[in-house]
Amino acid sequence: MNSTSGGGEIDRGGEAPANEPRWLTHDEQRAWRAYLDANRLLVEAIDQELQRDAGIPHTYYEILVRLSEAPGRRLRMSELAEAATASRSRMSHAVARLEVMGWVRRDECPTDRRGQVAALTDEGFAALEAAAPAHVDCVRRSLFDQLTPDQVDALREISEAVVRHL
Amino acid sequence: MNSTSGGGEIDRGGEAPANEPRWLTHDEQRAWRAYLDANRLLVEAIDQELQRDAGIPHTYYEILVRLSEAPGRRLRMSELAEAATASRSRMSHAVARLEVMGWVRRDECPTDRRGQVAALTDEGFAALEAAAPAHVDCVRRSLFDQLTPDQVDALREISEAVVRHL
DNA sequence: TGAACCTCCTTGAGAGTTCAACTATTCCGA
DNA sequence: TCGGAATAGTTGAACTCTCAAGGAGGTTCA
Repeated sequence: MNSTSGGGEIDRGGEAPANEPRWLTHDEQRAWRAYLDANRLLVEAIDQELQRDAGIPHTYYEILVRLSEAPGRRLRMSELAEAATASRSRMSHAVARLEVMGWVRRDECPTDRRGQVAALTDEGFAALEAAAPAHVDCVRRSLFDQLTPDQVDALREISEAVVRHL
Repeated sequence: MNSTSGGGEIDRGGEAPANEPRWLTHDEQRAWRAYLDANRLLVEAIDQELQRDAGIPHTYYEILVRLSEAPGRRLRMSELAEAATASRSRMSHAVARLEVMGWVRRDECPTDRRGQVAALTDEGFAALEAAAPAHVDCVRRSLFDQLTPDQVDALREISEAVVRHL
């Protein structure tokens, strides 16, 4: 048994093919599997909490946060997409839904007639304010309460290394 | 601007409500946002590679790996779900699709007539073998090549702490 | 001016996940 | 052994994401 869930080799019963790719080491496999599990559980916990308390997935919550931080609480669709690390298509669908909820409004862009400006409504801001405490609490309990300050730093450095490369 | 994309507070302009929740510290916010971005990019890269090369998402790849590791390359649906950190519903849908592809077979369980046993077919095993090298390479390039051995250990410890709690 | 090209955003289809039933079977206590 | 509760797994609907396609508006350059 030396297959890795996603990162590792398959059990070939001792056979060693020519031109063997660089399989993961034992330590890397352990890290990879732990990471996959942690990630799944973390995302699941956070999504569930937000879905229950605010009726939106975490990705939508992030959109509201980015808008709340922008000057005038408004952002071009493409800028919003970039700020949230999302595709334009995803942003279109997401904003369409948030618009139906009354949390975001779509205005024409005054300087570029192709453009649209997404604006956080007062209702949207209120919803964000209402959802934030429970959400932060969930993030804290699920993640940061389990880590030492050094581990928080390490997590950031590891993440930044990955972002830098991709 | 001190909102956190999912972990942080909202800009209230200096107002300090009673019973303030434990917001994230500056360092925690940085770590959280970096983690979210890294995670999104990583999952996206890995899913794209597998979708292109094997025609399945990473979650399905993991199912094949778990089956390949099981004795006789077969596992009860519920055991498979647990091994892959997935819900039973998800496993039902996923195995249904893998069955259509001819990579997994579903047999009756001899000891429990409610049960089903998912078995990796020879075609499924071959597909896994074919997909593994490029996949491992993608994981390696996206993640482990960017990390020091100490960071790999740290990632595992952080992940295990999260899993332990959730 | 006009043609080619690029950018902004949307749309619809297809796929995977979740959630809430629902069926069938097994377990367990009176 | 009977009946209620728990367990195994499936199903369909709703939702989100991706991907490919497309419309509309800008930009460039001859």
